[in-house]
Amino acid sequence: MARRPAAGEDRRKQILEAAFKVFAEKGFKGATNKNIADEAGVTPGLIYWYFESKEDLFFALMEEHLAVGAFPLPIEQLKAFPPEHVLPMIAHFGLSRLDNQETINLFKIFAGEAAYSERIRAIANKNINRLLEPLSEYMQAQMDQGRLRQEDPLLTAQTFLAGIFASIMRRQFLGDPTMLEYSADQIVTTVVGIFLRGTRPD
Amino acid sequence: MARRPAAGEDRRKQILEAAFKVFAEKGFKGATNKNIADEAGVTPGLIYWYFESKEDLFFALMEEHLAVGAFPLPIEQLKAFPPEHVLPMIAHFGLSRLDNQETINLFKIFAGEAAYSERIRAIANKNINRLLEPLSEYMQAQMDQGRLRQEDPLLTAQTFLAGIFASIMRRQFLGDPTMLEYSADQIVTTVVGIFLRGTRPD
Amino acid sequence: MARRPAAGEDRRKQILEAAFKVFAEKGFKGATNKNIADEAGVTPGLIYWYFESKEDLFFALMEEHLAVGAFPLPIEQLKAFPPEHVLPMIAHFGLSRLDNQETINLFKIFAGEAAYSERIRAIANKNINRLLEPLSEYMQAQMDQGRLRQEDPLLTAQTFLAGIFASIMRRQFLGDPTMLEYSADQIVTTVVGIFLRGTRPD
Amino acid sequence: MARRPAAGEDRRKQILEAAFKVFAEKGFKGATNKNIADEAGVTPGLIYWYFESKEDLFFALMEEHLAVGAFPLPIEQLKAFPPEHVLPMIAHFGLSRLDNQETINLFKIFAGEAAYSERIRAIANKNINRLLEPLSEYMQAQMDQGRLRQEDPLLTAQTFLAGIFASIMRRQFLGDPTMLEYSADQIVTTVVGIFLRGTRPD
DNA sequence: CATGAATGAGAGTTCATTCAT
DNA sequence: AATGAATGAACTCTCATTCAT
Repeated sequence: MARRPAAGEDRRKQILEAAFKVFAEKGFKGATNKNIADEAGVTPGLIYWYFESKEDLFFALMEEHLAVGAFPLPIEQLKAFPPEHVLPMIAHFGLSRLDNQETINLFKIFAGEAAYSERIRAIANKNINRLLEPLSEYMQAQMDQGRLRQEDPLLTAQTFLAGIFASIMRRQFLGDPTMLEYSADQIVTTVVGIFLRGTRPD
Repeated sequence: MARRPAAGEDRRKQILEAAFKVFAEKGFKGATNKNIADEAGVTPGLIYWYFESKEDLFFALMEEHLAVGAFPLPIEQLKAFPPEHVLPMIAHFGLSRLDNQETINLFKIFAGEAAYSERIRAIANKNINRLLEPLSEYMQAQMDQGRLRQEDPLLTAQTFLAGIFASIMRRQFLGDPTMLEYSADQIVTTVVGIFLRGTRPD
Repeated sequence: MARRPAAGEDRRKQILEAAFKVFAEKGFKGATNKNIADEAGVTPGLIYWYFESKEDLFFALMEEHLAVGAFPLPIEQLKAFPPEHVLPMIAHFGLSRLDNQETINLFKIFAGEAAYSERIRAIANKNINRLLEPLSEYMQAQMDQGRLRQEDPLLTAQTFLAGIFASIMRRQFLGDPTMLEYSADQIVTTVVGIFLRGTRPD
Repeated sequence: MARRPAAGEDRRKQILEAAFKVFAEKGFKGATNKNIADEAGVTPGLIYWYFESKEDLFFALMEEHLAVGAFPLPIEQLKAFPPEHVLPMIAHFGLSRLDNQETINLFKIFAGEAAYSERIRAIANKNINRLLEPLSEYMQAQMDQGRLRQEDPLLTAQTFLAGIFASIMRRQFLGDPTMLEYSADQIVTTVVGIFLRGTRPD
């Protein structure tokens, strides 16, 4: 903290990173500009050179971090492969991807603010749909090819993700000790197993 | 302003109810004692007649509301009935029970504070387990009777609840419009259907 | 605390006594009506049945306690006796009289409020003079009889009392440990000794 | 209101001075941050830029003022001179030194808080001893040289100071009008006279 | 760019006082 | 007489924000 920055360092980025950390720890209201400034090694006043307000900083943060959050799986190409191969992969990918501090922090911030901010909810929904829609499209394609039962593809996709997501949430966000006893493999095997059998065509 | 209350008015309850509403709307930090007092039709000072502090009020609230939240299904008696009958019932029951403002508010408060308060997380985990454990017990019993595949019963129960819960959350908490297009019946049919087929013994 | 009083108990007195104790411990500002009420075993509201305000209670207290504080020595009769007999007696009397909790409490209250209240200062001065004037009169009489040097009798009396009083103050009010090592006898002997020799006629 | 300060204005000192004045007038509890801020010409919030709390400000004040209060007489060198010369000097010095507003204010603050604060009493005792100990040492030296009667030197020193101090207190702190009729010279002459004769070796 | 100092609005809390019962 | 409940004013303290330097 309070270190002198090397010349040319990007203060804006420094502040954003500090804010990210502090918001995740204390929430928007719980974090003070001083907390953030201390973490960034600058003074609170400087925040106002780069951002209009605390709120502005907060949403700048959201945009930064969510720009990266686009669904990274090439769904179009995956359509050729059967759910038995694709879904475990996605599950593992999700489980490992969400297992890092940055994502947890992002999720914490969302959870903390979504309840009170329409704007945050809108961003959350947009991002959930960025995940659900391609997956739903994949499900649809599999149904069309007779590899999955005919069901509502969106509900199907959501059911799949919910099973994975619930485990992550209880492990990472709620820190429930009983959930930490399971290995990622065990979770994926069970959850994906139920899903695959449950959506197998008759 | 300075009205004297009619006899029999339970101010403590009034304050608790007002606090519940305001905390759900704005979160613990976002809610001010004045907000709560205004909502309750009293003065902020009166809060301190009934509660030691804002925090005390908050946790008194939690206790009040969670005392009621015990799992209401007579699991022991349900063990005799097969999953095909029991699980849709539980799903419907859960869906209808959680589809009211009170529960949503409670959830909002939890979501808003869990990220920053170990104490809230502990309460949340305890309550989740109050739901999961009996259900897990039911699953175990069904597995023993050969009505369900042998799987980890806790993960199985969690997977079931996650499917239902995800829908509720997206409808009620995130207010996603696409999720509101589905009827409760449709959600239950799809989610429970996948689960039942997915856990049927070979 | 909070005990039920026997019927006929004098609540007013109860409150006054409680207030005396609490004011001495915490000062006028530091004491709350609730503190006093608790100590008296009544509710704060009742104070207003017997007193107009906290301030009124405070001054009622002062009057009660100071009414008793009149100089108790029959100066007129003492005039016949020489300082060598009278002054040690007065010193011992003062030292022992001021060595009880009530007097200490009274002094604490005075010290605490005199700085900020003209009214308290006036009471204090009146009481000091109730002590000094008869003593001064005695000194004058002794000077007239040639038993003491001719000096200003008031300054003489004050000098005498100051020596005694300083010891008491440091022991009882300031609680200085070095002062507690001396016995009352030692203090009286030394202080009165100096005074007597110092005021002996040539 | 919102004036920006001219460069070089030392706000911390301004606040300390204002606090000194206000605390002396109203006591610690009686003084509000607003009182102090108004007196200093700043806003109450600024106090917290320079001090951690009202209490912190109070004790910072004490330290500031007491640092200066060290006994200023070169006792070692005075030992060569007889009490007849030294004591009147000390008395005059004390009388004039304590006869200013700053010292009176300091004394008021002490008197007002000592009754209720162990910490203040400790400071008070330390400062009294800073005065008494060197004087006691001087007395001892004089007794050793046969210039004063053999008595307990600390009690002797205290008796001397008490005579002077009582006058000051009644004049400055209690504002007793009868005491204001005496000149400083008259007081010194009488009190020191009694003391010197009273401690003269036989 | 960056800071330290300053503001002002408002937060949680306390408490003397009031008053219906 | 006595209480419990209620008020409202004031208090200490925090903090987003501003701005001269």
